[in-house]
Formats: sequence, structure tokens, C-alpha cells
Amino acid sequence: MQEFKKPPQNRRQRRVAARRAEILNAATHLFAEKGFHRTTTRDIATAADVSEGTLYNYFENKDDILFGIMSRLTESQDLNTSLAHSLPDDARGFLYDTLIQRKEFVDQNSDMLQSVLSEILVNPELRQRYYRELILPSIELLEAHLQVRQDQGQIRPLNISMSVRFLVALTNGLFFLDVLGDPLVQSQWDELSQLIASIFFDGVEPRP
Amino acid sequence: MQEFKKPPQNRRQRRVAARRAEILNAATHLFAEKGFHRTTTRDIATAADVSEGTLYNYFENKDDILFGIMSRLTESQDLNTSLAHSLPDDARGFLYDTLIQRKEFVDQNSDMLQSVLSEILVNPELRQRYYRELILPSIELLEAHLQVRQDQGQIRPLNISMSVRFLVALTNGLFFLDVLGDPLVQSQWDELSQLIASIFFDGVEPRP
Amino acid sequence: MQEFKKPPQNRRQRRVAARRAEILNAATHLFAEKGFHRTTTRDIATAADVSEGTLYNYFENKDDILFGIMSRLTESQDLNTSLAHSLPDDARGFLYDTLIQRKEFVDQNSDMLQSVLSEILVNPELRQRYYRELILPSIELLEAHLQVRQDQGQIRPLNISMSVRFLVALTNGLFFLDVLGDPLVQSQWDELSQLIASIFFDGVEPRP
Amino acid sequence: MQEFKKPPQNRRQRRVAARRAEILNAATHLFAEKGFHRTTTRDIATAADVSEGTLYNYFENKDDILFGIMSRLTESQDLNTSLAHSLPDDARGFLYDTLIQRKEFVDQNSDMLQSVLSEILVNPELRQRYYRELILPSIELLEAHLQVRQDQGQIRPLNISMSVRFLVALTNGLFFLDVLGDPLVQSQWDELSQLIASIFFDGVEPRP
DNA sequence: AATGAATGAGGTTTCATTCAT
DNA sequence: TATGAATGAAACCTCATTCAT
Repeated sequence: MQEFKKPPQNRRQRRVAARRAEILNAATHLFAEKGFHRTTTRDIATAADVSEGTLYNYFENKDDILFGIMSRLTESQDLNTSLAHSLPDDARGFLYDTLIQRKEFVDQNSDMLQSVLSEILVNPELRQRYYRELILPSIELLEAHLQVRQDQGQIRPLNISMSVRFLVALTNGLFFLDVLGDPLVQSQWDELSQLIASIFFDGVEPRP
Repeated sequence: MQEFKKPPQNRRQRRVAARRAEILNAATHLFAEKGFHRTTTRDIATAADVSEGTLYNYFENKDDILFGIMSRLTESQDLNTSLAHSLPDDARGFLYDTLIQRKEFVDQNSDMLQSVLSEILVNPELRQRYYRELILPSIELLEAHLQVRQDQGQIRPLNISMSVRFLVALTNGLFFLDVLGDPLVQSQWDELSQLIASIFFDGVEPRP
Repeated sequence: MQEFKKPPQNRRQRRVAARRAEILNAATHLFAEKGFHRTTTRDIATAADVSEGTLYNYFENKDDILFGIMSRLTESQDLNTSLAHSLPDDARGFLYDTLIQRKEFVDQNSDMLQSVLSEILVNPELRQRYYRELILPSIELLEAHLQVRQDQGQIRPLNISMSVRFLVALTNGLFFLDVLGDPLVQSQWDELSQLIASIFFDGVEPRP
Repeated sequence: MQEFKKPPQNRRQRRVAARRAEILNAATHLFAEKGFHRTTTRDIATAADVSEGTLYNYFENKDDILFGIMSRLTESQDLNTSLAHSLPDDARGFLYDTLIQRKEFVDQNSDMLQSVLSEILVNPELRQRYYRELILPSIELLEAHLQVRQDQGQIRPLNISMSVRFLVALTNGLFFLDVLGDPLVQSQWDELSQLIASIFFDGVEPRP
């Protein structure tokens, strides 16, 4: 008789993991909808179909649930970037793909992002973790990619670190506009991505 | 000899305005530091050097204080954009100036922005007000400006609305990176602005 | 030069009395409508068209306003009983007149009664004053009247004090039913008074 | 062997009911003593020997505690009227019994009545419930009884509904005098009841 | 005498967390 | 391990009263 031994080792551990997941799912939706502080532990317990006491068997306290959500985000992003290795040869396509991929990540994790972001702005500990675990890896990955492009002569000599900030700020800002409900950003991401790639590579100035 | 007679008419009204301002100042700093929900009305009262009861002579409730901060932001921005009429002739300088001006606005109002932003993500009413009163006016102003540049042939034919989203997302995203503590964004805004203007106009692709 | 010297002596005293009256009027209506505790001093001040501070130039505190209302009730009743001296000769008519007169008093002072009654039940000081100044005089007056009737042989030998309690309880109980909204009591007081007089004198038992 | 299984099913439900009862007991005494508004939730919690938070596991809010007391009154009265089926044949004895029974009900529930009554006068919702659940059933029961007596010729032709108001007003008014501290009503209820029955049936007019 | 802004104690209610079952 | 009643600190807010103008 054989058992799977990788992530969820045995039945108990699988059940534990499943419960944690259910609680995090419930909390994620509620935090995104009402915000962390307006969501009560009772709300989470009810939505996750467990008792309030049970929450504390899986998480230290309410903050810990938020950290749990952030860890999921990190994992999700790791998965995402690991897939990003297969890249097109032309730089323009690479940027376009990156933006589309970004959008996919954001769409799939929008509740998690939204729940976490509002706390990030006022919770230093969370802020640091977010920067270190989610922003910085993005930055480093992009820097590496851009450096390669530059070395290959696909990109003119520019300060790479700064250019990457440009891109990271752009994607984050677009997510922000998305959350704010900007109709153009919400509905025409594809065209927007093309435009951005176009501007990024060619600029807006008329070519002679 | 003439005196300005507009904002604070008589002594009483001046005192009332001053008190409101003191309370908003105190709340702004606290909200930026600890977040709206972790700041108590007692905190605010103490910091503003009034009693808790007095808060409620000037504001309906705690939410109303946050709205008060947002209104100030709006006014501050109105002032800012009204100054923006004197624009340089060359488009590149215009974008550079816009970014610098943006930075100044953000620097001067960074506490207010930070206090408001985290609630925006989870408070629909505030979110709508923010989008309508702060983001949308920015967008419209920039659209008008870009349109002029495009008509003058300083910019190649592009979807103006989308290009403006590009710029707005960029500036908001940079503020976000700033808040997150990104050292490069914090310390080298000027160079970053130049780079952005350069990329925006010329693109990153090497010119032949 | 002569001045009126009776109740309102001079202009100042007249104005003072008028203000007191306005405040008491306002408070009476509000107390009857919302109850003493749910009515704020601000409510009273607004309704009386004075500032909150002014209230305290005319009354010691909020309780004192309620006492002021009770004093008015007492005066109103004194006036009422002083008019009661002209009484019909037949006892039956006397009771009927008493009930009608009672109804008039209650109607004219219903707001005052209602405002005061609810506090009476839970405020010992007010309760004692009410019993001493309003109930007891009623009782004594009625006792004197009934005694005369009994001495004249219009009433059979009965415990006078108890009979009076019977009548006083009756009238108070009817007011209570009135306040509770009983439709029959509210609309047919006249017939009710006749019936009561009839029962009180003849009883309900069929005469042979 | 059989067991009664109705009211408290299992241990948990019994404990819940017991807690509710303790809280209501404590609140009843305090409301009667100091009035609803002068009693704080802290007072109630202390008297019931629970924490303030626990109050809110058993009642929605403070008003709900008052409603809880009224519901008890209703139940207590239902029980009382159900016992009233065994009636003496003679009408006079019936009235006397009714008055005595009334007195017993009032004595046993005097705190509850007093706590509720003062709020009834200023709280429309409570007032309606009180009239509908306590006064109206009394009225209807007495109407039915009196109708039977009248049909049997024990009572002369009178407007039954009005006669019942007469009796209900009387009993309520007597309770009011009782609360006000009238010594005669407090100490000689029995004699008073006899007198009332005597007047009600025979009238006060001397028989020839 | 009139005002109304300021006060601050105290009220009700919420909610994260604990712990006996 | 799961429960959910109990907790009590603390939050927001109200309001009778005072006092400088």
C-alpha cells in the first residue's frame, strides 16, 4: 500500500491543509469585499463553516490570517515567474507577454491582492514582507531579463534599474486604476498592453 | 488699502476653521502612521489637543474626518492644477514638468494620500469620491493637454485616453513604490523623471 | 404712575415668565412624544428657540424642567378644583360632572401628564410630589364632597375613603387606557361617563 | 416511566434558559427600582453576575431586555387567565375573585409591571405590544364572562364593552395608586375589593 | 441676559481571544 | 480536534453642564 508523500503527506495533514485553505479562501473574499478591519473573526468562521475557536487552531490570530494570504500570493507568484522562463526572442513580444501575464496573475489573485494591499499601506511589517517577497523578486527578474536584452542590443543604453521601476510602477498603477473602477482599464487591457509596448519601445514622438 | 476678505470672514469663523484644520492635521498624521482603523478618536483628540467630544462638534463621525482629509486633497490638487496652466512649449519638457510637479504634490500631501489610499481599497464610497474628484480630473486635464500636443504634431497618432492611463498609472505606481520604501524611487526621482520622459518620447529601442 | 403688581410685575419679570413658559411648553411636548430621557437639552433649546446655555438661566438642570412641568400641572389642577365649587344638588349629576370635568382637565393637560407620569414610576422624588400635590388633594376634595352627600342621605353608608379610591383609581385608569390608545375610551367618553355614573349609583344588578 | 419533555430539552438548552432568566431577573429589579434609562448595562451585568459582553449573547440590545421582560409578563398572564376557568356561580363572587386574582398577579409581577409601565408611556412599540398582548386579552376575557352573566340575567342590560373598560380601568388605576404609595390601597385591598364588588353590583344609592 | 463651543464622564455595543466541555 | 459561550477591554459616540465672550 502506497501513499503520496509530497506536499500533503497523510490523511490528517491533508485535512489540515484543506481546512487552512478553506479558512484562507473565506477570509480572502471577505477582506477584499469589506476590508480587513471590518471583517470579524465571526464572519470568517461562518463563511468557512467552522467555529470561531477553530480558527485559532489554524492561525495564531487574525493578523496571521492576513499573513497567510500573503504567503499564498508569494507562492502564486513564484509559480508564475517559474513559468516565465520560456520567453520570446523579440523584446517587444517579451514586454507584451509580460504585461498579459501580469494581468492574468492579477486577475487570478485580485481578491488576495486587494485584501492585502490596503493593509500594506498602514502595516509596516506586512509592507516589508510584501516588498521583499513580491516586489523585489519581480524587480530582479525583470532586471535580469532587460539586461540580457540590452546586452543583445535590443534595447538602447539605459539605466536598467530605473527602467524596471518604470515597468513595475506601471503594472501596479494599472492594477490600482482597475480596482478604482476605471472603465477603460477594466475593459481594454489588451489594447492597452499593445499601446504600452508600443510606447515603451518606440516612444510617442513622431518618427521622421 | 484693501484686505482680502474671502476665506475666514470673522474671528469666530476663523477659529472654527482653525480648529477643523488642527483636527484634520492630527488625524492625517495618525492615519498615515497607523492606519484609519488603528487610530482611535481618543488618539486624534489627544493629538489635536481637544477633547473627544469636541471632535464631534466639527465632524459627524470618524468616517467624516477621513472625508475631510480627502476634501483637502481635492482642494490641494485643484490649486495644483490651476497653477499648471503655464506650460512649456516643447512636449518633452511638459512631461518632465508634469512628473516633477506630481512629485511635489505627492511629497506635500504624502500623509494625506497614504491615510486615504488604504481605505480607498476597501471603502466603496470613498473609492468613488477619490476616483471622481482626484483621478478623473487628472485624466481629463492630461487628455486635453495631450490632445493639443497631438494636434500640433508633437505626438504621433495614438489613442489619447489610453496614453493618459499609461501616465496616470505610472505616477500612481511610482507613489506606491515610494510608500513601499523602494530606495531607488525615493532617492532619485529626478533622474527617474528624465528617464521616463526619455522612454515616453523616444522609446527604448535603439534608433538606427 | 402706577404699575400692575400682581403676577407679572414689570416688563423684565414678564419677559422672564414668558421665556420660562416657552421652555416648559417645548419640553412638555417633547417629553410626551419621546420621553424624558430620549429628549436632549439640545432638543428642548431648539424647540424653544433659545440656546442650550439659556436653559440653565431659567432652570437648575434638566430634572428641574420636569419639576417645572409638574408645578404647572398642580396649578392647573388648583384652578380646576377651585371652579368645582358650584355643584349640582343631585349626587348623580355631581359624579357625572366630575367625570366630564376630569376628562377636560386630562385633555387639556394630556402632554404634561404623559411626560410626568412615565418618570413618576421610576423617580421617587417626583412620585412623592405627584402624590402629595395632585392625587392627595383630589382625594381630599372628593372625600369632603362624598361626606356631604352621605350626610344628606344621598349615599348609603359606605367607607368614604375607600369609595374615593375607587373613583380616583377609575379616572386614572381611564386616562391610562386613553394613552394606550384604546379606541372605545378615546371616542366615547361621554357615554362611558354616563355608564359609570349609572353603575356607581345603581349597580349592575337587575332591580326587582 | 415517563418524563416531561417540553420546556428545557437538554442540558445546554436548560443552561441557556437559566442564564436568560438570571439576566431578566436582574434587569427587572433594577428597572423597577431605578427605571430603564438610569440602569446601565453594567448594572445589569453585575447584578446578573455575568460580563457585559455576555448580555449581548442573550439579547440583541438593551431594549430587547425590556421586551424580554414584557414577554414574561404575557406568559405569566396567560398562565393566570388559564386558571380563571373555574368560576363561582354567583356573579358577585366572580367579581370579587377576579379582583383578588388580579391583585395576586400584580403582587407577583409588580417589579415587572413597574419596569415596563414607565417605558410604555413613551415607547410606542412597547405600548402597542402591551395593549395587544396584555390589555386586550384581559378585556376580551372579561367581555365573554360578563356576556354570560348578562345572558343569565345576573346583570341588567348594559353596554358590556364599556362595563369592561370600567373594570379594567379600575384595576389598572388601583395598581397605579399602589405604586404611588397610597397607604389605604396598599394595606386594605381585601376590604377594598369587597367594597368595589358591593358598589359595582348594588350601587351607592340607598335602596328604599 | 444670552450664547454655543468645549468638555469629559459615561453609555452601549463590538469583537478578538480563551478555555472548559 | 472542534466547539461556542464567556470574557472584558476598548471603541465610538452622546449629552448635560459650564463658562468665556
